[in-house]
Amino acid sequence: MMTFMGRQALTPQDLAEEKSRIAVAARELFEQGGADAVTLRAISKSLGCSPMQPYRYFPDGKAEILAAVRTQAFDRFSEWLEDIPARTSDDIGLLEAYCEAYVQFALDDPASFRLMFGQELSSEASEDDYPELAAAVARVRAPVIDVINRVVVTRHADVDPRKIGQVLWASVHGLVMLHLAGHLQYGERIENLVPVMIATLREGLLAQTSD
Amino acid sequence: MMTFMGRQALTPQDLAEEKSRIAVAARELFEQGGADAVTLRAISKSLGCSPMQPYRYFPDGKAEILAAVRTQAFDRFSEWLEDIPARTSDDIGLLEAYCEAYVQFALDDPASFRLMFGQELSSEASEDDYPELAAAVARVRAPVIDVINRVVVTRHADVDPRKIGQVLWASVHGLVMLHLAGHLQYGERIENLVPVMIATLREGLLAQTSD
DNA sequence: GGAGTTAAATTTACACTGTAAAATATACAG
DNA sequence: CTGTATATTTTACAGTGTAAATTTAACTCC
Repeated sequence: MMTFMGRQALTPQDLAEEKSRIAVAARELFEQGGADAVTLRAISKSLGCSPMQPYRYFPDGKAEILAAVRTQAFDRFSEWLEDIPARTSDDIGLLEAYCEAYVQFALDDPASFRLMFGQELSSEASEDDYPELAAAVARVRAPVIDVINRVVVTRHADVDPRKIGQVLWASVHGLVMLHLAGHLQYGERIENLVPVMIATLREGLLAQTSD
Repeated sequence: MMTFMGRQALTPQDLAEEKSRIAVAARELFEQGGADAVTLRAISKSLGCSPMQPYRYFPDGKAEILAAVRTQAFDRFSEWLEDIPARTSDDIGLLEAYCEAYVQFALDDPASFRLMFGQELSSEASEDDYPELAAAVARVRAPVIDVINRVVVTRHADVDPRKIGQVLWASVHGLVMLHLAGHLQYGERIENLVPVMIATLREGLLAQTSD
């Protein structure tokens, strides 16, 4: 048996913890100073290390760091959505709760929403290159898909559940995006628009059911 | 009368034309190479001038150039929407035509759409700082607001036209944003989702009318 | 033709960025 | 201590936006 000499390599746990710490530091910089404030030198300063330290944990450099930051944001969003109590008695009500929770998350934590869906990070990486990010994205969709499928099935709706799911998702998503981009008109507040949107979508969905 | 000596200043026309030329060069760079490709040095290379030349026409530097690029994009979008024939006989049909045109523009010219609504340009300027940009944004909204108002009035709909207008706008907008961000699931194509969304919104709107 | 004057344009320089490469420090086994 | 493998830092470089200094160009008057 050959005995290896030299310094002991980092534990995968330590490595994961440090990666998380780096991502958290990057997120804090984004929250307080926007995309321009997220620099390798600023991150390293927050952590008290040299600017090249993060490369030890993220070989791909800044792109991989940003992917980790976005992954954490998607995970927070998933936890937020998964916290909604699944009242099986009222599917429509549950669906409405999801829509409201979607908006509420964007209002409570707009920075995370911008990390997920706003393309403000210049060297933003494709989620195809980072499986963990892709998984976090998929995780967000799961509960929404579930409830929509249930509604469509129980109501015998005459629509493709996949398609109607995307349509509902997109509608609420678009409202939040316009809000965050400051494109809502008349000084209209998003809180006042959500009920109108929900009512319209609900009636539109029910109008397409056959029972 | 004191006669002024020295070199003649640039005509406002020449100035405007050169500004436009700079913005067009910046747009082309964005189209072919994304946000990272839009640099002062690349722009100046396209125009065959020095990197500081654009500052003569855009004193605020890159932010002002990007504002001009975005203004041009909003103007293209306005022209696209204004090209829709206003069939006064069928308001609902006109509204649907607007929705389809909205999506079609994003499919025909995704770069312009990303310039308008995607926040990928790092040093992107607030439209509050650039009146021309704000005007271009307002111009886009006008025709949509018009037709929605007409529909709501003629149908005696029991909804605030301003609110329902935002809701419809946001829905279609969200669908396009998800499409451009690559967040549509199941490989679903946006062309197949638009009819479902339009049907849902139309039924939802009609269900809220009182006559 | 020059001067003189003013605007236009370029050149230079600087503080940033991400990061490749080289140098250094650290922790272990014998 | 010596040797070795890993961790970390230091240095260096190309590229960014742009402020400041410089140069070039265009115009009027003598």
